[in-house]
Amino acid sequence: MKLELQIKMNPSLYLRDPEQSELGKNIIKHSIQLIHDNGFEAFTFKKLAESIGSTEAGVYRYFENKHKLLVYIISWYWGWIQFQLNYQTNNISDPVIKLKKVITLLSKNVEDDITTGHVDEAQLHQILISEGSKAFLTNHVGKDNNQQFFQPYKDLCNAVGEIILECNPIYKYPHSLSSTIIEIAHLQNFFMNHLPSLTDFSKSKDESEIIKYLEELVFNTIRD
Amino acid sequence: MKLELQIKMNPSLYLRDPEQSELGKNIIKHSIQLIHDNGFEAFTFKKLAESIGSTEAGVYRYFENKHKLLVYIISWYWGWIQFQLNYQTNNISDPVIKLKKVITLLSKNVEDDITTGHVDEAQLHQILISEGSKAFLTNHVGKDNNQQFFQPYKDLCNAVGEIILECNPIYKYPHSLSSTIIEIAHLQNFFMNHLPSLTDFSKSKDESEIIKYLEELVFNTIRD
DNA sequence: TTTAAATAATAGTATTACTATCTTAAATAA
DNA sequence: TTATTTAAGATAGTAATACTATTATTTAAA
Repeated sequence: MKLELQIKMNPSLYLRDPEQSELGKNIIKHSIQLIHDNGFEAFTFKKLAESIGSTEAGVYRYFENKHKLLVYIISWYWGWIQFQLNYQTNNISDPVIKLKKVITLLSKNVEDDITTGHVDEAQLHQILISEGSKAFLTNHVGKDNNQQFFQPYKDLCNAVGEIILECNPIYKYPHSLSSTIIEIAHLQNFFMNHLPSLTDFSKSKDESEIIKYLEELVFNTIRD
Repeated sequence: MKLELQIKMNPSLYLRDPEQSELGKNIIKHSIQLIHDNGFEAFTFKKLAESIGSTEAGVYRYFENKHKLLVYIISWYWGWIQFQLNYQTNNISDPVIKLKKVITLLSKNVEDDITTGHVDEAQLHQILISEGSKAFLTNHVGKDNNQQFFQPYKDLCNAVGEIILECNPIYKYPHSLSSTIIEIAHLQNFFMNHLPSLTDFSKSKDESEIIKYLEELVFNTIRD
């Protein structure tokens, strides 16, 4: 029997569930490819349709607009990361080791997960680094938030916050530190590769340097 | 005599220097207003021209496209912050106090500086929070960087890095910590106001909470 | 006073972000 | 088996966006 990982998605993000048809799966697969290759600004439903061999109208039957499609794939990614987190920290009792696993999971370049046929997690990780914050940096962030578009991100943030509190039950900023870890893991990766003088990892260009930096930052701030 | 603060800008950012004419100054002034009010995505040169009482073609004589205009006003902001930083830390010898000033300067809501007639720094600060990272999160970041578009940001990052090293000469990540302080000051402010569950400041919605969080983070990580 | 430069006014184009409609193909239910 | 719904493909069309180009008019410098 073949096991397939299914991430439960917020139905408000789509018009028709892309998991339920070949065209839908192709929309996800080729969106990830195109956004990864050319960036979100250059991404259009017309190019996507051409890449699939379908039509623009076909894509619009699944997603209202490209922003919701972006939020969809990003939500999917956070759902997948949450699953990885639960899986990797299962049966670990030491919260410090757990938190280190979190930092590594968020910072290290991801490998493609073969249990998810139409999603390339490695590309998705790169998309999160370059485009992730565009999901919420809009003037309709409030409306989107009311529709729970950012729930998977918040859930992850809460889960990491719990681990931080296990390390230090009286630490005052578990949620802020969570969102800081997530965002800085991505930002420092982006800077390392594109604006290296904003980091101290320019020589090695190695994510393990980001992990060391973040571990020092996090454990020094929560230890006292 | 009236003192006017002039920030030196990279000429590759514009076609005609907006500081040198009324129309140019109006372009800057109304751009800041419009981007602040409706966000960068909704901002167009046509709307800008209407708001000024000029024409689209008129705006295009100053800026090649709206991305360069965004980078221009963001660069201007970093130049202005750099000036504030030099001014405020002048004659202070204790690097810890200096670094605290930096954190406060980056985190606190800014007041309009009357020495800069056509620029509203308070609005510009809000733009930096919501749109700042869009300046570099593009697929042409490399080209932009080659043209020194991000020099003011890098200069600031270096200056803050110097202060960090004054606090602790053997700290290994002064640039990364600098860019972290800058970005997290903005991100936590955005989250506090729009996605409060990603922070621990939801009740007060007060920037001084962000300052406390950042100070704890920074001084704990550099002290040992 | 002449000349050059900046601006205003207008027009036009390719692309984007959609909406609408019609036909065909496939799946399902009676 | 036939009828019926449903998804997908094909095509057309629109308003807005992101520009470029041209000409006329005003303003300022030589």
